[in-house]
Amino acid sequence: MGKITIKDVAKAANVSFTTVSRALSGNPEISKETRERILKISEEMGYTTNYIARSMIKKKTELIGLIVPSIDNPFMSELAYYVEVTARRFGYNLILCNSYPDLSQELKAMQLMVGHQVDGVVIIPQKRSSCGNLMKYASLLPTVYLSENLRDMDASYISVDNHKGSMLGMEYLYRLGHRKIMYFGCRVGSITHQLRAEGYQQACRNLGIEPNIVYFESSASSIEFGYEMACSELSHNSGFTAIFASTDSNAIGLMQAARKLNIRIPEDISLLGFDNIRLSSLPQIDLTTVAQPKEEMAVRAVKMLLHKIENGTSDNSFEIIEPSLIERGSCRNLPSPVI
Amino acid sequence: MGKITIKDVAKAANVSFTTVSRALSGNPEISKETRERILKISEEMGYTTNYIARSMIKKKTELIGLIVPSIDNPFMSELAYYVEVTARRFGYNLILCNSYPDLSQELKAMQLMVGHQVDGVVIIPQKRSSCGNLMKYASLLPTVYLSENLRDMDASYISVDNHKGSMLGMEYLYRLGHRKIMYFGCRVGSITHQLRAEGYQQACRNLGIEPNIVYFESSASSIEFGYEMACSELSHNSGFTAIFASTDSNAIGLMQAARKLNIRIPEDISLLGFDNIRLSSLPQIDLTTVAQPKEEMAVRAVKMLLHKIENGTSDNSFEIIEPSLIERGSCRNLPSPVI
DNA sequence: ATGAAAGCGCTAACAC
DNA sequence: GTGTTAGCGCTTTCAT
Repeated sequence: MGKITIKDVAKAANVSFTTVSRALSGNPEISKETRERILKISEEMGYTTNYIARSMIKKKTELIGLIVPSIDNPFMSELAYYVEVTARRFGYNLILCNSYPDLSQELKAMQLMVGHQVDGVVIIPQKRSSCGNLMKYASLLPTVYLSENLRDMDASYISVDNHKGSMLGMEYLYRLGHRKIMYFGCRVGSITHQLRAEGYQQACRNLGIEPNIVYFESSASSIEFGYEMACSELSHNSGFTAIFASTDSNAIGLMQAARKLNIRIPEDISLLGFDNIRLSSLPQIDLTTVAQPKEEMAVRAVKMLLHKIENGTSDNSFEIIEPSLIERGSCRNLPSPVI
Repeated sequence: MGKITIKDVAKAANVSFTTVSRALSGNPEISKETRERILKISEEMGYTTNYIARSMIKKKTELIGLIVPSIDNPFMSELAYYVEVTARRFGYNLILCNSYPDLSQELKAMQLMVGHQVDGVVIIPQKRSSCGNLMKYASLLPTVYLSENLRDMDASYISVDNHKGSMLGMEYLYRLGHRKIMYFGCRVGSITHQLRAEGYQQACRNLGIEPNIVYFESSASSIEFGYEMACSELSHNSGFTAIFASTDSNAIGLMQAARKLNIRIPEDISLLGFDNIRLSSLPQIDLTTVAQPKEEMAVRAVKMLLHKIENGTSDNSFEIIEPSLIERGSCRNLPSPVI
C-alpha cells in the first residue's frame, strides 16, 4: 500500500517535484502543456495529495473538531449534521469525539483536537463547568461553544434565547385561555434550565399568573426520568389546565405518565414542550413546543468559528438565537378562561 | 497562538530535542532524572505533541474515517456512536463525513479520507453500487462496509442476517396464530430488502402461507413514504391479520395511516417491524420488531478494520450478525388461527 | 545516556 | 517557466 507521492509523479513526468506541486496547486507560473501533462500522469498513477504533509507547512489542517457529549442523541446528531455540512461547505472537515461520560473524557477529547492540530473546535459542552475545565486547551485555539448559554464566562458561544422562549410559550398558553400553568422539570444547576424557568416566572408576573415550578435534581433530561417525575406529580393534580415542560424529553415522559393515569392530552390537560426534537413531530406524539432552530444554531457556530480562524482573533463573542413556537396538537383552546 | 514545540522544551531544559522526544515517548534509553525534569518542564510550558508531525514519520495517523449517508438519522447516529467509542477504546479517533446526498459526494468523502491519511475507513454505504463507486480509493487502504450485505462484491462487510430475521419474524407471527400476513415495503434495488423479502417467502413456503408482497419503487425508506403507501394499501384491506413491514420506519408510517383509517393496532391488525430503531421503543409507538444489534455490528466492524490495519492484510471477509426478536405491543395473539 | 543528522511529503523562497 | 534549497515538528538511525 505504498502511496504515490509527488516525487513518483515527478520522476514519471521527468520534471522536478516542485513543478508537480505547482501543477497540482494551480500555480500560474507554469506552462499549460506541462501542467496538463502532469495532471494526466498523476491522475493515471492514482496520486492523491497528502494533506498531512501540506498541513505541516501551511500550519492549517482544514479540520475542525466537534466535541459532543454523545452523538447518539437526536438533538446532538441533528446539530452535528448541520455542523458537518456547513463546515464542509467552507472547505473544512470534521473530527468527531464523544465526550461521554464525564469531564475527564471531555478534556481528553479537547487535548486530542489540539494534538491533531485542528484549526478550531466546536463544543457542545456537557455542562456549564465544561468551560473552565477545558480552558487550558481552549485558549490554545479558536473555540466556539454551541447550545449552552455561557454568559459571564470567558468563551464564545451560540445559544437559543431560553428566557424569551419560555415567555413565548407562556403567552401562547395564555392566549389559549390558560391561567393555571405548571412548569415541569427545572433542572437545578443547569443555566439553560435556570433561564427557561426565569422566563416562565417573568411571564407569570407579566400575565398575573401564580407561578408553580417542579424542580428536578437529576443531572440529565430523559424521557424516563420525566416519566417518573410525572407519575408522582400528576397523581395529585391540583387544578392545572396546562403544563409547560422544560424539555421535549420531559414532556414526552409526562405524556406516557398521563396515559397510564388516564389523563388525556390535550382534553384534560394541555402540554407544551421546549426544544422541538425530532420525536415531537411524530403524529403519535404531536407535541406543541418552543423550537430551538438547530440548523441556524449550527450554521452560526461554524461561521463564528471560521471568522475566528480566518481573522486570528481570540476575542469572544456570542449570539443568542430567536426561538419560535411550533403549534401541534398537544395544547387545547379553553373555551372560557378558568380563573 | 504559536504552539510550543519539542524544540522550545529542549531549549528550556538545556538538552537536545532528541532527548526531549525520548522523554516524552517513554524511551528507556534515558536517565530517570532527566526524564522527570523534562516531563515537568514540558508540562509547565503546556506542550502538546503534534500528531501530524509524528504521523509523517510513523505513517500512521491513528485516525479512522467514518462515512455515513447522514449522521442525522437515528439508526446511523447510533451506529456511529458505537463506532466512535470502540475506535477510541483501541486508541483511534474518528474523522466523520456525511455522504449525503449522492454517490459523487460519497466519492469525495472517500477521497478526503485518503488525503488525510486515515489508517482505515468504515463506510455505511448509500447503496450497493457504492462499493464499485468507491473501489478506486477503497483499494488504497483498509476498508470495511457496515450494515449492507455485499455478497459477490470485492469488499469486507458486516451485516445482519436479513434473511434469517424475516424468518424469525414470520415464525413469531405464525406462533401467534397468524396465517394471512402481508409483507409491506420491499424496496426494489436494495439487497437488504431483497434478502428480507426472500426470508419472508422462504418462511411462507415452510409454513404453508400464501405470500403477498407490496413493493416500493422509492429510493429510501422513510416514515412519510411508508405512510403514503400504507394509506392506499390499507384502504382495500383483503383479510390480512398481520403485516410484516420491511423497516421500522415503514411500520411507523403505516401506524399513522392506520390511525387515520380507524384501524386499530394490534386489535384489528398486528404489525411487525424490522431494525429496532429508537423510536420503536417509545410507549406511544411500542412496535414489536426484528432487531439489528447495532452495538455488536459497530464493534465488529471496528475490530475487523483494526485487524486489517494491524495485519496489513487486504483479504476480504464478512460477518453476518444474528438478528433477534423484540416483543412489544403491536402484535396480537389470535385466539383461534384464521385459516 | 545523550546528541547530530537524516528524512517523512510537501510548499515557498529564491535562483536561473 | 522550471529547478534547487530549506524547512514544517517529529522519530529514528548512528555516533559519541
